[in-house]
Amino acid sequence: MPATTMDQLVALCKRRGFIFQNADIYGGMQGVYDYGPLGVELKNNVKAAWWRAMVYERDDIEGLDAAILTNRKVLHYSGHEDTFSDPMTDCRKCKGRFRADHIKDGKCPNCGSTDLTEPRPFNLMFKTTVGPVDNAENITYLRPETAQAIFTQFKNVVDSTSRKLPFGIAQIGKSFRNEITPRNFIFRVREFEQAELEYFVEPGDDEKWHEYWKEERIRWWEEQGLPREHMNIYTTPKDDLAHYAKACYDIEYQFPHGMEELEGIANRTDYDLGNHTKAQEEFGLSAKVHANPESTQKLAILNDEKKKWEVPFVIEPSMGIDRAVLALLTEAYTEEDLGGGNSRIVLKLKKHLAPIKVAVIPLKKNNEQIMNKCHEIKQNLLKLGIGRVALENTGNIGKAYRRHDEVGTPLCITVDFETIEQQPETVTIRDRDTMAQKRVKIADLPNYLREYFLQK
RNA sequence: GCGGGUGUAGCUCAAUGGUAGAGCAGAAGCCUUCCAAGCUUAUGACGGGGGUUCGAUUCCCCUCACCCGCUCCA
Repeated sequence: MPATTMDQLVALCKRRGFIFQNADIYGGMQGVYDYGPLGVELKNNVKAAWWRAMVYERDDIEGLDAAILTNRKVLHYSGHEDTFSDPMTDCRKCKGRFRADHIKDGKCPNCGSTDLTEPRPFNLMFKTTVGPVDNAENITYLRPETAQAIFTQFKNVVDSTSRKLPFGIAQIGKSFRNEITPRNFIFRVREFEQAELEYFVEPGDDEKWHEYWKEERIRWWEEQGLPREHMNIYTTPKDDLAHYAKACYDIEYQFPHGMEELEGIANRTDYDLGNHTKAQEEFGLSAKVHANPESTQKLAILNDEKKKWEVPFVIEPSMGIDRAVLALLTEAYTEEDLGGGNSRIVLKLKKHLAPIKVAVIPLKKNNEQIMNKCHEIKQNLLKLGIGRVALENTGNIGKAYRRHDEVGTPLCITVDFETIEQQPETVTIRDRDTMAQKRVKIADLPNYLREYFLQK
């Protein structure tokens, strides 16, 4: 039973140090959140899982980590300067605000009134100036998506890695959008992190690869713990597509606030490379592009069979890391009735995502021998490289278990009097989901844990 | 940005035109035995600013943030 309200998640995230409101002590900052001690672990684990699936476990994808700041021309020729400043119109009667291109026949889509303001521009990109002189010459933007650097570095990656089609470039990083209304905790925020793959294919093969990546990405989400029945695949209607896309699937998830997008898988055609390449007229581009007299490079690949330079098509699976974190928390959040008026909250995260992998717990914290043994075990477990190992010293075993249930720690190792009084030395290992315990020799712990965390 | 709502310790809730009280959590300590036990101690809040008033957490205005709807889409 996943979390049913956003409030439950917000409360847990604050209480246990996953996610905080940014600038909390000054009243906050709308649509900006900070990841706390456990949040950063969870988020890093999500990113690592994506990177592993995209870059390490395939042989057709390279990684990239590009800058957030870039030459303004990138966002000019990408089309963002034009399309990310939506003209908006207000209805004076019902006070609604609508995109000007959504107004039909000069009537308010909400109340039908014709008493509308003139369209006014709303820039969705964060503008800034580069260099100490603050003038119009120096304007650029924080990137609204990570994708553009993949296109502008396309030739450098191809030249340095000898890639042939099909192949992809993967990137994880921050993007920024001046959302009109940030809302729903970390679902829609102004500073967010994306994991984007741009997968370059032969023109004509694009639809086949679009289907491939849809299936591949659904499978990945299932591996992270989202059941298929809590997801929905939404096919964007043609008139609702982003400016760059020919077709788009959304992988949606049943969030507490509704079925909403987790990841978009777009067929961006040859639009982006076509816009950024020089000598556009040589390639017979399929997308409508802006004339580009400024680019210095041909962003194309030689097709050996056809003896022809081609601009590849692009399939783009693009997910929001923050949304992934929210979905995984939603899905993992479980309240269990233990009977006798007792209940517990458990985060049933997959073990590779859990912020803390193992908690080492003393049965009594006022016993020096037990505490020393706990420290020793923790130091030894750290050497395994399985992730974060916590030493819990509340001195109350029940509280310690509940605390680690709430943050999703898969295993708790407890040092008790038997540990220090009997040979060979043993500890108990308690499973988060079943609460079952077993006794294991301390000497066997490394192998036991290594094996446990290797399994999916 | 518009309309509606909310804002008192980390959480849940209380009281009051005379500057706030509790439970739980957290911290320190006592306790030899496994799922939020008990006892002791210390700590902790009226979102922010302005006004009215002798005095504001309480009344008024502004602002900030969050929630619901419109809109946005990773």
